[in-house]
Amino acid sequence: MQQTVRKKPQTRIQKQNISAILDAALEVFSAHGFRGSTLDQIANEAGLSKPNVLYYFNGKEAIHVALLSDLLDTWLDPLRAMNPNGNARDELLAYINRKLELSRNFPRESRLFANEIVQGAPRIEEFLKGELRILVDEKAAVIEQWMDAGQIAKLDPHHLIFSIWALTQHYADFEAQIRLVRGDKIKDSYAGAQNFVETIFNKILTP
Amino acid sequence: MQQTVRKKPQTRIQKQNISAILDAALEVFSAHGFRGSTLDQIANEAGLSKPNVLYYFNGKEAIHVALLSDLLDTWLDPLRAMNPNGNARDELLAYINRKLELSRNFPRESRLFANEIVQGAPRIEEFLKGELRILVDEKAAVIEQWMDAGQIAKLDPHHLIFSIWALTQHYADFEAQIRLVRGDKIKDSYAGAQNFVETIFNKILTP
DNA sequence: TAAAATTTTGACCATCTGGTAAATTAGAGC
DNA sequence: GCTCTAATTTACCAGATGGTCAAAATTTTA
Repeated sequence: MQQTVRKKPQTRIQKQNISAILDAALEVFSAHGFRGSTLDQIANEAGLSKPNVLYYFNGKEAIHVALLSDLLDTWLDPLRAMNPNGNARDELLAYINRKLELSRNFPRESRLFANEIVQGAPRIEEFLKGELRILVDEKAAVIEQWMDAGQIAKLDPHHLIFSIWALTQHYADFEAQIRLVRGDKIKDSYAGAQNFVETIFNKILTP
Repeated sequence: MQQTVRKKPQTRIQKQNISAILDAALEVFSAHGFRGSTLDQIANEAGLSKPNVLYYFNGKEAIHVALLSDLLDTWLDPLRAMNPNGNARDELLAYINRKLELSRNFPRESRLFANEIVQGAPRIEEFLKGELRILVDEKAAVIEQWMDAGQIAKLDPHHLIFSIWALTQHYADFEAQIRLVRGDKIKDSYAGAQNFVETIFNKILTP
């Protein structure tokens, strides 16, 4: 037996193929959702045959799980990195920039996540109401302290976090809409985005 | 022949079944996306047999198209209703509130739309780069005039519109995330939303 | 280089799914 | 009630899709 959960990612050929499969799966799943994707598409994109793909993963679901696990692990990092002892405005703006960078550099991962959530988050429910919730509550408390200390404007800290998610992820998740509405008038969706987002959050946070 | 495009939505039983099918399809498509939904699910939800559903619509695609057509038609209304001759801040805040109401009252429609766009908007490309784009450009010009007249802060008008979409739709499209992260601590996702969104846009628009 | 282990393939399945056709039943108008 | 149309069901089908298995090919190891 091989598959998914292995102690050591042994051979060079295994490492290479598993990574090819995961990359292909990310491409396909993020563009069509779980049910909209087929093993044939993934195999094709990875340059392997379907049975060969199934030699490395126990099934379609297993590939999806592997992808999400990898993703969720790093998805919390930007928020986690917010330092309670730092300056409120600096920390929040730095967090916003990290999130925006994530959207810019990993739009497929963002859309994979978005697909899951729009469809009710059936496969990541535990993550959302577990790890994420704990972290969010913790950081919301920090933000609230900053507000109480008068460092930034008083707002609902949870809604503030949600608004950061909404605005930063929008550029990755709804990229198709932005691209089509803006047409050729824009080269890079993120061109004005950083400047805009930073500007408005500066205003929002000012007491 | 019957089907989709008919002059008169004739009989009482037709009206009733077509509307039942569309409602069922909205429920199913918005929760699983186009490819993730099956005719059996829709038929079941509508309380009809699959062949019976196909008696009223030419196919799965036709149901989806009918649903989107209905939706797109009304989706522009809130933006269209923005009056160029009105007061800038009042008009924008009213628009924001209309969008938020739409998310609150028609979350399934919002998610149907979101599903489409996250997956690259293959079926509504023409709408996005046609009607929507024209309207957006027109309203962006209006907003720019308001800015030039000093009524509101100077910002990129297109990004401002995108930010309104992002924030208002977030509450419908990512409802699962908000619900799970907030847990039982919140009854209604929209409870604090309106207040929060109105507050921050007031700040954003202040010169 | 020969044996052992790993990787890949080709040929298949079973199931699901969108869709069809003919026969049956229910309704409306007279 | 009778006739004509509308609505519904039953029994299918063809293709797609996730997955299996044993044999063949390739790589690694001794």
